[in-house]
Amino acid sequence: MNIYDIACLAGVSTATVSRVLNHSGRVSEASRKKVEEVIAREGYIPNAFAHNLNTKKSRTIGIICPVISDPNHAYPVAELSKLLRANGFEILLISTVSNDDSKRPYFVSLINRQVDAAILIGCNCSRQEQEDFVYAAKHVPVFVLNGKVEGPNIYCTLCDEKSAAEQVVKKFTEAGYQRVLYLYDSETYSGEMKLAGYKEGMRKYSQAEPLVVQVQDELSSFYKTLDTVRDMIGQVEFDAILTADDSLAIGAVKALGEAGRRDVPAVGFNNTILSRCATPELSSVDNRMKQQCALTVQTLLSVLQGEKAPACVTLDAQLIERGPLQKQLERKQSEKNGVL
Amino acid sequence: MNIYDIACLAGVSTATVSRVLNHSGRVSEASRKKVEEVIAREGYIPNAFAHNLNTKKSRTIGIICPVISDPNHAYPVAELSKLLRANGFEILLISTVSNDDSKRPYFVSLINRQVDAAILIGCNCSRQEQEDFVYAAKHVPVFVLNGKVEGPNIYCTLCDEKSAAEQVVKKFTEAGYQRVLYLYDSETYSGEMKLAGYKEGMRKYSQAEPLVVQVQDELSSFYKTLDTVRDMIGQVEFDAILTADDSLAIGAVKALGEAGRRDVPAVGFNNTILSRCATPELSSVDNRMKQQCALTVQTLLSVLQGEKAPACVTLDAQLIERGPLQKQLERKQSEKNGVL
DNA sequence: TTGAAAGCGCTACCAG
DNA sequence: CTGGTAGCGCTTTCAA
Repeated sequence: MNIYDIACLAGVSTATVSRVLNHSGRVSEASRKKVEEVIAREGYIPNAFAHNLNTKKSRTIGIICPVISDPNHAYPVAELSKLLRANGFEILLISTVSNDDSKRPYFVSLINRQVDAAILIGCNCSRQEQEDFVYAAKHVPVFVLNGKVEGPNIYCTLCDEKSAAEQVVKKFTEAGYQRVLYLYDSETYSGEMKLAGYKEGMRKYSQAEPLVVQVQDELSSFYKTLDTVRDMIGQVEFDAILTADDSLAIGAVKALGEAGRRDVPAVGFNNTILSRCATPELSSVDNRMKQQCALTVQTLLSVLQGEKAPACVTLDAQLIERGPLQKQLERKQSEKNGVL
Repeated sequence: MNIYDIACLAGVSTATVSRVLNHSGRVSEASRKKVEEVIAREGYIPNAFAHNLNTKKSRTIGIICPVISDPNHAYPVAELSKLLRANGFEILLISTVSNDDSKRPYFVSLINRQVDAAILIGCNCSRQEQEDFVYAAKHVPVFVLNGKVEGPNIYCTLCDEKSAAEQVVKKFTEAGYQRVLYLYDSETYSGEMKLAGYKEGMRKYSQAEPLVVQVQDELSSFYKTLDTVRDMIGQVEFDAILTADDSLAIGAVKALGEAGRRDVPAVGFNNTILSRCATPELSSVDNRMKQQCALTVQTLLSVLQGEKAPACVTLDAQLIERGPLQKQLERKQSEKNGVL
């Protein structure tokens, strides 16, 4: 069943059917009624390929997302999906296997499929990645969520996680915690920013040296962190913990709990559901993913309409305080004052 | 840059370029080399639409998934994505807003986009849904993951969650727990099976009446469960909990913990990362999603190759015991024996 | 082994 | 307001 059949059955030309289908051009009420009736009766569904081949638009957005089973990635995909679909776009999803395989073949797939734009959930900072983005941007506008890449036709939305990390360290040190341990897993742009913020914070506010440990696991860094922190307790001195992601913080808090070290405050990142599920609840830095998604889609729509758009927008992050954090800080504070 | 340009630059016809591109037909080594060189040099990427328009195949699979931000849904999407991509398929993802909106428009989108097959992550049991599936299956083979719908060109893979739920109830009652509370949120096929299994288990093994509460929340049922169970403690008598999903169980365990009711065992479903993150760790029924995905893809490949495939495959579920469950059961058991 | 040419289903321009 | 028709970029006969 194609447009010829419909035209035939409705007693009009394919041009008229096309006009009805696309609400383009003027069609008499009579013709429209007739055509619509035939379409409904026959259950005709037009072929998007043929349409796209003509219009050179696919109304499809490619999303490249590292391992979508990670809730940190699934959330923005859900959000983007909702927003894009509301604007008439479909989504071609590429869930990459790891965070650092070359993006080139993924971009090629998307270009081959004629997506109108590509959105990336995060990015790493490699030279290779940068090149791949620039390459892709020659074919199609590229939007980066929670990551930064510079180049023509590349647009970024991110969150000032660097300052946020720095502020958490400041908060810790002001209460009297000096040896803040930083745990992270993957080496994304966002990850680098947090790490930089942590280091900056330590440099500015702490008398101790930065103490950084990378925990990485095929499965989920949660397990690895649990083991790592278990091993560290008693071996390495630290009195507060900041992690690049909630799942790490939860592993750490679990290990601390086992060892009876409830005095050690921990702050995670991304404010995921995990931080609420944990016992005790976890404080976490919210990277405002929802707003990032909204901004990205807004920018995307502008760009597709040929309007100018800012190459980079940065939002503020926000520390969400939960569980024992406040009490821990107060206690430490009063200890410190008592000692003085 | 299209196939004509390449043909021109390589000094051959478009037919030859096409043959090289698709590794179809015989091409002389010389022509092939020449064409490949030009393609590489020019960075030519063929237009999939034009290709698909001819072949009537898109090598694209549509996945309809209720709210992909839910880790229970994101996981199979990640898994399917990996497997399908390895077989040369791209993924058109539709993340629906809720679990029970009509699938019809989503199917239409997919058919319009000419997907080679549609995969659904779960399904509900409504009459409407059934009809939508049958409708879609007239255009394209439909595969249901963790759900069951019958009809021509519809293939299901699922897990015997009903028996699993029944077995958990049996386990509880054998240890001496009679008043098993069942908590669930969404009304999916899978959900109905678990509920049926729970009821069957209560009927067979318990002297108490079934005690079922539905907790449903826009956001995450975790919060709602937390509140619900908080309210129930002291009001309603129950001595063990089974929930349709880990997140519910975690909410329940949290509420129990607050009330000092550490004697009440809880078992969740789906064996998600949440069950490990919880403190204490949670026992959970594994629905073997990974295997379900593998089976689905296998079936899909068979069907696309025109082979016969079973309309429904069912796997066994498996209870993963963690945390205090074993101890709780033993204690109860010995209490019971003591009383006798 | 190769190329000419007829489509695939739809759009959009142009003439009426 | 309508219809004829030339493409969109690629595949696939069919002859050479």
